[in-house]
Amino acid sequence: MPKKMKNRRPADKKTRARRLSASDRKLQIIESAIGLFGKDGLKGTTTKALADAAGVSEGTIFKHFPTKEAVYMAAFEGRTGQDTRKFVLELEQLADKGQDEELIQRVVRAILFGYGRDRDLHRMLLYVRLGQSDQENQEFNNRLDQTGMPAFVSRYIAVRQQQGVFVSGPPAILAEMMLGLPIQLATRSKLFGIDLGVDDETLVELLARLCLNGLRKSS
Amino acid sequence: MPKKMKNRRPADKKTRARRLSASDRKLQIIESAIGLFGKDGLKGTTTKALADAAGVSEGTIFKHFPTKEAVYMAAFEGRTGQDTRKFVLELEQLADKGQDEELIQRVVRAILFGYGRDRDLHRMLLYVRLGQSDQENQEFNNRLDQTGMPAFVSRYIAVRQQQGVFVSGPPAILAEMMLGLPIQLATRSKLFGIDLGVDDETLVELLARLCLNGLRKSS
DNA sequence: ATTATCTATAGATCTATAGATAATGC
DNA sequence: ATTATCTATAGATCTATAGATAATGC
Repeated sequence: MPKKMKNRRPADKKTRARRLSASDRKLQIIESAIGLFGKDGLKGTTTKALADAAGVSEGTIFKHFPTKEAVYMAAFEGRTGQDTRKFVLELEQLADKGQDEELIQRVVRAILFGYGRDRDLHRMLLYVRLGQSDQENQEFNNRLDQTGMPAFVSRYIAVRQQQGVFVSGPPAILAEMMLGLPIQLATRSKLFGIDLGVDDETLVELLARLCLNGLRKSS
Repeated sequence: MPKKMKNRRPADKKTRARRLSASDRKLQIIESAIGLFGKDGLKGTTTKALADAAGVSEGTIFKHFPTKEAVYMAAFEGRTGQDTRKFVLELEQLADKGQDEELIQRVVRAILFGYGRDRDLHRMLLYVRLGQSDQENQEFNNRLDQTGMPAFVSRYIAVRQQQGVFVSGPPAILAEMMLGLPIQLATRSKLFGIDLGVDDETLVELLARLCLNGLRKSS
């Protein structure tokens, strides 16, 4: 390990951060914090690192948040399940028209690309999952299930079952599976950086096909 | 947060740990460390906690390992992919007899129960994944793929494809999916403690059915 | 004059080491 | 006599606070 540099050049004199309104600064701190928490987790991220990433002093961090945990919480709360609402509406329409293939492909693609785009956030969510108690995870899950994707997919599967198109089984569990499969692949590929050896669009097609094949009654 | 107890009773006088051979002590430290690393990760686990869990002093920890990271590494190396070898041999036989259903159920069951049994270890592996660079994750994965489940499942799928039973597509990716689905459900249910609302055996059946259905050509 | 920022530092850990103490096996 | 353990502590962080300094808007 490299010893800490003792004779730091006085050259990099601390330039005072541009003055922002309290609420803007909070948002900016949170935004840059997600990158750090996503990379190293709560315990692995120091308040010094948070300060540097935000371009302010440690004192400023604590002016806006009482503790490091508060930054963590704010980062995690602030970015949980935002704009799924509109997306679900689009999916409803495809569902009505019975376009299973197209619908599933969209869901899968959204997951895969979402994990790629918001890598830091999703890595942080994994850290949050690992850091929470089982009880907290359960509650967190109930909150996510309330609205959003899992509920929609569950309803969709139930309808297709009644129409005799999909296999039987508890819709909620089948939805877990239909979402879980792309999530797992996205986690490995996008969050852990494991090269699966195929490009994203091919992966989407393969995932969608496997899901749909699995859900459809084999005639 | 509770203030640190100042007046600790002299009652709980440190009882000197039973003397073990160096190699036994190392193993015992590793074993108890997995629980801590699995719960709180590398950064969230202090050397004091490692010492307490092993029932020795901090000095003793450092007598056996040069750094905390060394304990982490040893814990993670020591328990990676051990007895899959025999299990794979059993599976080979089922594969030869063309018993797809039975084979997939066994694989799924092994994953689900394995995650339940070795919860700490698998939680720790998740922490390791998150803490590693993409490059390190790739190397780690290549090492795991060399032997063991992924390679076997990949071969098995390739054979069934040639026999015209399974859908087309890169066997390695299809294997990722067939293993990834149960892994994702096991992660949520066993590692995060999310209640999926079905018992394990039902879950195994549902997972196996979806996998097999997904892989088989729909006639 | 109010609000945001920085500087300096206290106090609490946390990792790691050195040297003392106790147990084991020859 | 050798090996394992413990005690005490140094030095390095790390979190959080108090008070000084600078920018903004009235």
